[in-house]
Amino acid sequence: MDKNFEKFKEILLENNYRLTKQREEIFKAFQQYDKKHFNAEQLLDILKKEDEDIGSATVYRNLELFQRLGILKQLDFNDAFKYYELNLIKKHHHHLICLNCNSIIEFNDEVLENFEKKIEDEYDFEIKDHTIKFYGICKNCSKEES
Amino acid sequence: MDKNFEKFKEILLENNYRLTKQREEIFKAFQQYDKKHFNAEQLLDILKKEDEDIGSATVYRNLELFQRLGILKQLDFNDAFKYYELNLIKKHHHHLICLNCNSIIEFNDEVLENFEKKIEDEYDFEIKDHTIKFYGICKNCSKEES
DNA sequence: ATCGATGCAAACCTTTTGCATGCAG
DNA sequence: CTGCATGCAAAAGGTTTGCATCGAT
Repeated sequence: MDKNFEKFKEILLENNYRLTKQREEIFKAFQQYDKKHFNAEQLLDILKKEDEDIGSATVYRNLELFQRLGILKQLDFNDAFKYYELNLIKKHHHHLICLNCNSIIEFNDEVLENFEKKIEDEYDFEIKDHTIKFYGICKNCSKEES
Repeated sequence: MDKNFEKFKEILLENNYRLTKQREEIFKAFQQYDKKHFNAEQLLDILKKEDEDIGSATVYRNLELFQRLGILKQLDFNDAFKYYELNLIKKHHHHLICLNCNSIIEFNDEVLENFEKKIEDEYDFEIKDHTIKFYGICKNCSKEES
């Protein structure tokens, strides 16, 4: 039924990592919440609220592990924290970050993929990944300001 | 003669900040070196080598200030450090980051600027700035690997 | 002479690590 | 049972801050 979870389990076991209660809970937290990106602190809060009080060292260690295994993707929003989002099924996407309310809107676009090829040829640089962020003022905030 | 420096001085004074020896030295370090981005530690090293031994608190405080005043631009390359580059004259540009040797190649392209307009319309989001990074393998590293 | 800027050291804050204990396979 | 995973507390590591002193205006 839950394909993501099956995939998660599979990746762990294939790489000889154990499926522990803590790893399960961390993964489920990413699946359950609307909010798409968490840092370690936010994740610890969520887990605590669900009476899954997991040590912070465990959370940090597993966020790092999950990222290495491709289960999570690490994001960076220019603050002090490392953020992570689920990476199992999501389409490649990017972020619009509101400078006023800090909300984050996801978008994706194919034009960019073509652009990538151009860069590869021009600079003889083999692109493996990219990060694209637009900073600005979102719809809601521009209404409030006016 | 030195338009950048004049501009720098102007910005400080306009905003009622004092032109100190330390601020001058920090600014000059950004102007003098080929390497385009520094973090605080690298900057402190450079200053020390030039017998301009400035306290690290001063460097951190001024990097932050210069960024607020638009003299520097803060960059983020997904490591523990904050990087800064001069922002007074440079054309808008982006970065190719080699995953192997960590070298950073700058590029700029106009296609992207058009793409931006499309995003603005589609998402009703007023773009103020953007950050675009491509991660991959640079020319030199792909030679060595083969 | 005044008040912002500096330098030192201590504090901060997120993340990492060492080590004894626990538990998945 | 074995050895990887966890949890605690301590350490690390970059950055920030308090406070006395310095120096730009």
